[in-house]
Amino acid sequence: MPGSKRNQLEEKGWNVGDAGDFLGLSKEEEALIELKLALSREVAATRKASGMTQAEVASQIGSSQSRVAKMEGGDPAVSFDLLLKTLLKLGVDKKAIGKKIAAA
Amino acid sequence: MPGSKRNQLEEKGWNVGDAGDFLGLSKEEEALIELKLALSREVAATRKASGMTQAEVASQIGSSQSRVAKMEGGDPAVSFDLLLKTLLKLGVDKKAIGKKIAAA
DNA sequence: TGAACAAATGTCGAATCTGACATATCGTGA
DNA sequence: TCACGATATGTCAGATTCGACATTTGTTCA
Repeated sequence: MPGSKRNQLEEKGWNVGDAGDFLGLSKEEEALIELKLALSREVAATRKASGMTQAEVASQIGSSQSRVAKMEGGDPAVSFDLLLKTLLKLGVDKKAIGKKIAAA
Repeated sequence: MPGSKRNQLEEKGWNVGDAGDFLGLSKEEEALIELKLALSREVAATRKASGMTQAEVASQIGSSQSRVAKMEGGDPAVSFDLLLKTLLKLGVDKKAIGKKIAAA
């Protein structure tokens, strides 16, 4: 992983490996982050395609605008549970979610 | 959803809809549970295929035997985050996970 | 410019999930 | 039957994530 990408992730708050590990993420850590970011992008893309604001999505899923912003921004303190719950409520079906994950 | 299936889920601790909602889960609630159960089964299947015990898996992923049992048993108080982290550490790749989700 | 709306960021107490541990139950070979 | 290894269940304090709210940072348009 290039240092530039690493820095982008660390700036976002991702805990990239143990302290002192300057050589990169383990394969699984990297895959987990990629998966989460893929779902984040899917939330943003789905919302924009439907013409809704973050506040409207928040109301639809029973959450708040700030949390939707964190979801879309790839905040590490957002769970897969919340991302999946959100996508399903926005009408994205399991098949589409699975494809995104497989391709991430 | 047949009452028998509902009861099975409720016995496992799933909060199946609001109190007084006897007509079934919303599509999204149902999909979310199906997704989680699909990953639960995948953890169990992967472990068994590799011939490991739950305690060995627990040690490999930095958790405990009881939590692995809960994962495999489909305990609702197990997060997608933990299930996905576990599958990746067991060597299941994103593509395989995505396929399971798409087919769930 | 500056109002007005959308999105991003930071914080907080409450709710949820965690690993760990104790214990119970199951399966199976002696 | 009994012992023993594997799995299931229950509980708890600590960690993580939650929705909510306040505030800041764009962006657009009159």
